Amino acid sequence: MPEPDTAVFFEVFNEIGIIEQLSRTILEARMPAGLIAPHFTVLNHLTRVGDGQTPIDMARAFQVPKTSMTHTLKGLEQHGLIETRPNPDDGRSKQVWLTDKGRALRSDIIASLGPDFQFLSEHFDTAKLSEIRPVLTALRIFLDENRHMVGKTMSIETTS
Amino acid sequence: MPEPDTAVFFEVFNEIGIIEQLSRTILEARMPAGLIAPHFTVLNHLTRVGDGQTPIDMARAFQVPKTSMTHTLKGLEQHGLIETRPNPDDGRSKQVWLTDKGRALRSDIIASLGPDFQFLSEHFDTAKLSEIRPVLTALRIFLDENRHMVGKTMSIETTS
DNA sequence: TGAGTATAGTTCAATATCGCACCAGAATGA
DNA sequence: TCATTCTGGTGCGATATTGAACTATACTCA
Repeated sequence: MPEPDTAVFFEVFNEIGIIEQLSRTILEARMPAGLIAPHFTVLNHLTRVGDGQTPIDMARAFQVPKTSMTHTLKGLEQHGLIETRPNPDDGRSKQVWLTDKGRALRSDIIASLGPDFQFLSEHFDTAKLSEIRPVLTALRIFLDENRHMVGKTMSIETTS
Repeated sequence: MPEPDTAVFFEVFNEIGIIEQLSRTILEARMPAGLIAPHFTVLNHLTRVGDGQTPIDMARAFQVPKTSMTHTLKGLEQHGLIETRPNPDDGRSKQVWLTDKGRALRSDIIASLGPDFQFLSEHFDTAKLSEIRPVLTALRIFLDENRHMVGKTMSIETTS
């Protein structure tokens, strides 16, 4: 036990890793065959922050390499859930737009998660979750802003 | 906004997904080439709960499919970080043991994360993390125990 | 304005994840 | 005890993830 102070990070990251695994499985169980969590994440993001995002913006938002975003978008496009158009402001870039089918699918998935979340909220104190949410958000923002300060000056290639 | 009450799950899972991504990147930046987060997770688990676990036990502990565990263990064994021996109590099964090299690597990785966590703890209120940790633990346990209640009666194959 | 540099996106290859099918050994129960 | 069922583990194939290298466009600044 070298650092009593920093051990919390270890514990918290550990729990978060397992919760991520479990929650992803719940989500994917409600998604159509051929689509997985990252696809939903994109549909959801475009709905919330608005259409017309560029792939690189979304790669940064989710902290995934841009090659992963390329792959995810390809899958969404093949399923007719998004459309891409050239970015009028930048010839290198694309903009991503939801199709009606994409919007509908997002709604359907959220609706089908309703019973799951209903069950969860009946058996787990959602007030606790409301309490921790701001801390998680702060932690996410902090890690995001300082990702070049930890882990070896993280590879430039990773996202930018 | 269909369900005001269950939306917290959505938000919390969303934050957790991004934090998982970021923290995994930090960890992997401190790991030797050819090894990734799941390898560390196993080394750490074996150190904490003790040697001699079976692969299926660990697959359940981390909520990953058993085929994924097979793959992860294969990598660890090739690197000489673990050894597997037949389980004397069950002819179908194996037991997994840490080698000295495996123990040493875990220590080294944790040590090399020291400065990262040091930085984090200097700039982020660890008291907040201590506060949310029990809630995360409770959530993890709850999701784990009820994973057959949500997401379609999750595939039996997934882990068992 | 042109040379050098930076950035968005893709292709490619290596590895990871995971469902399916299968095998071998264990547990159950008539 | 032996037929049936269950369980731990692996091989395999399809898909996902990601770093490296590359192309095309944009930016910078002398």
